[in-house]
Amino acid sequence: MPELPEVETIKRQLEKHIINKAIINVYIIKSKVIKGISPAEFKKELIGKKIVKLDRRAKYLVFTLSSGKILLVHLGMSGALILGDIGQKYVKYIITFNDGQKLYYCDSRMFGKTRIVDDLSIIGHLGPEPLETKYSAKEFYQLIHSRKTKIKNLIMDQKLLAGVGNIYACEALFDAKIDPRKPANKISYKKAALLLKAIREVLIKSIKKGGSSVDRYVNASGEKGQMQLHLKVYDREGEKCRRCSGKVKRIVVGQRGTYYCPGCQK
DNA sequence: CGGGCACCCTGGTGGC
DNA sequence: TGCCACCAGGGTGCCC
Repeated sequence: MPELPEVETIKRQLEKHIINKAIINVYIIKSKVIKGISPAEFKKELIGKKIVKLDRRAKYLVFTLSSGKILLVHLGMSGALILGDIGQKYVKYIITFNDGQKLYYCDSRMFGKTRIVDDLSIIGHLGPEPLETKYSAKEFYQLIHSRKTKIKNLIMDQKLLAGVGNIYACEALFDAKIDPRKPANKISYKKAALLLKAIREVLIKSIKKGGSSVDRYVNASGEKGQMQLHLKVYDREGEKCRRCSGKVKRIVVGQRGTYYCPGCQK
């Protein structure tokens, strides 16, 4: 499931290949993934336009078009954007560029959403980017110290911190040795600073490894990431803790499968 | 504010 | 082997 590192990986790859290329065709197979606009309108907004800029905001891809409008894509849990025809399954729409490249949007579960928007107000509720260096431990502590909710729910709340999903929340909490169920207001400043550092480090490491392919995530070339090989708790139920002699346990926190080590996360 | 839950959706899986 | 109920899961919205 694409989280910040996976979306960042796709962004960096696409950026190299589609900037300033004109869109010459859009073929829609399943318009359900395109929200708030008819298939005909969607085509009209894209054909003849160039993608002048590509950004990532949280788990969103933000394609700025030469018209000034924005193609906004959220991959949901099974969405993929793949360049080139490599026999993809679950294709929902295809964008063709003037140099012959084709960009395939694939999504088996169709939780992803594609929109054309005038501005970013639709994602204006998102919290700060965890990798934004201006974002300080002090601000992070201020955010969490008065909240009673479980720390894992908090760091996955996109309104409070943008881009962290289930995998990296579990991993960062393991690295910071914090029980995912711990009430946020019971975490000291020191621990909070440690947690923010852990979040940043795990996100950066994952970007370096090209993201985690625990489900069926693939990058813009249709290839898997490598980060799943380095995960310490996620999807390792019953396996040995890589830090203590304990065993990784799976519990449910906030209706989400949560992996942690009871031996060393307190 | 916080917790719980339903919904969106479908491939994969576990149980019978 | 075959069928089917059920689950996963990011985001959003609603209710208490």
